[in-house]
Amino acid sequence: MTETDAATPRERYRSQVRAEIKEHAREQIATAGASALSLNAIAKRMGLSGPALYRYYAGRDDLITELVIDAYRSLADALQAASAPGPDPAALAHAMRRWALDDPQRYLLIYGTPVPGYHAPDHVTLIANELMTMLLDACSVTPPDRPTTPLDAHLENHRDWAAHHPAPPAVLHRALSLWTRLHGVLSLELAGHFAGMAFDPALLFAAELEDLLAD
Amino acid sequence: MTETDAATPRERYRSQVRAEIKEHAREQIATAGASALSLNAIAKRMGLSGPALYRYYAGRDDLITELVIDAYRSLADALQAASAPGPDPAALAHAMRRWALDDPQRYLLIYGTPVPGYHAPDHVTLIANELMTMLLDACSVTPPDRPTTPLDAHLENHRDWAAHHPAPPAVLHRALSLWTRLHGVLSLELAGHFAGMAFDPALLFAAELEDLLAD
DNA sequence: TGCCGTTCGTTATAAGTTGTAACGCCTGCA
DNA sequence: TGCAGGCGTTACAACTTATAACGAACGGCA
Repeated sequence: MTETDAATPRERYRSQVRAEIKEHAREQIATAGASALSLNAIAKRMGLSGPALYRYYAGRDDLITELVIDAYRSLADALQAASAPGPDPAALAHAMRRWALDDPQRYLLIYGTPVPGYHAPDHVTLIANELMTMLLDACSVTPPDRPTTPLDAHLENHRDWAAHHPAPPAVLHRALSLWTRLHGVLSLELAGHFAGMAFDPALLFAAELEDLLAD
Repeated sequence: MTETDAATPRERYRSQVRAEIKEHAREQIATAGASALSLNAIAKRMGLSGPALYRYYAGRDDLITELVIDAYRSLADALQAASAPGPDPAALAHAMRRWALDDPQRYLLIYGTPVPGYHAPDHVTLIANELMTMLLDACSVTPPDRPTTPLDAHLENHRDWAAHHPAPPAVLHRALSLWTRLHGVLSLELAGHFAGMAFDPALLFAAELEDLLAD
């Protein structure tokens, strides 16, 4: 998935084992969450002893980091595919929602509670920028038609994160709202905080989206 | 804080030690997150040996559960205080934001990524209902004046979670939006996803709130 | 005042975890 | 065919949560 098939047999074998390790890690995370990831358990399931894994990953953090990068890459691909027919904020939002519900722990791996000490490597911020660009592209069609808000004025002077993008402040505003509303519904839903409430989160999601695009 | 001062000296001593354990746990969580909570470390800092703590808490989960309940209680109190002058959704929202920023890990303890296997005890759902009631009370003033949405219609038939509350569907809708928008901005902010973006999340938060109350 | 039981804190132990070190095999390259 | 490097192993260290068993201290009660 990430490693290209290499020239030498050794490297090919190595990347194959790395992929297999990640596969086991993914399914373990999907069922028990990232905090329950155990290198020992993965090793046992692969029929080899604990320390063997350290030939392939420097440690737990290294493995998780690569899973995070894979998750980002997968999300970026999904959103890219959704934007293929043309930029459309609603299509983008629904694609992201589908992607999250398809594997909740993978979503939480990216947007869930972070480990306080952990700092993301550059790869991650690069893909995050890519996601932001797609979001801005989608929000650039049908730009909002409403009076300037205080946030718009603020974003006029604090748009470093979109310096490369020609979108006007109102579009930046809309992109941020889309992102946070999406995440607001999604993360509470995935965390089970709607559990006993018996309403359909998809409709709340749709309502938030429609309200955003109605301006 | 939670235990009442008891009759016998033994019980008084016991509740005092329990409180001291929680105090250490709280500050440990505040700096390193809930996943890094170590009973051994707490014991050492209190000058006693590891297994001694098991006289006071059945285990790690038991301690965390009590911290979660305390956090809910603290949040409920903060929102109660904010609602004292009279129901006001904006005041409630800002109180919740202040409470979260005051101790991010405490907020994440409640609304962060949950452990897949874990199931909250009844106390928690009771306080959660209390929070929901305050939210509905606040949203009941200045009810939204807008045409009925599909979500409104859906909530008409799926309002078990607000069965005891007389609020109309549009108010339920607004309460849900307030909650999810609040959490959307807050959790991304606390997770550091706005890190390199250099805009002020407080203004985004204010804009989301104003948009919600403008209808 | 003295006794006696409950509770507390201890050490020892079990079963985990991550991660390092040292050793041998086996592969694949020259 | 030889040999160097990668690979997997066992052994070990330093952690963690959690239980068991023992001794001491404390408090209620006669």
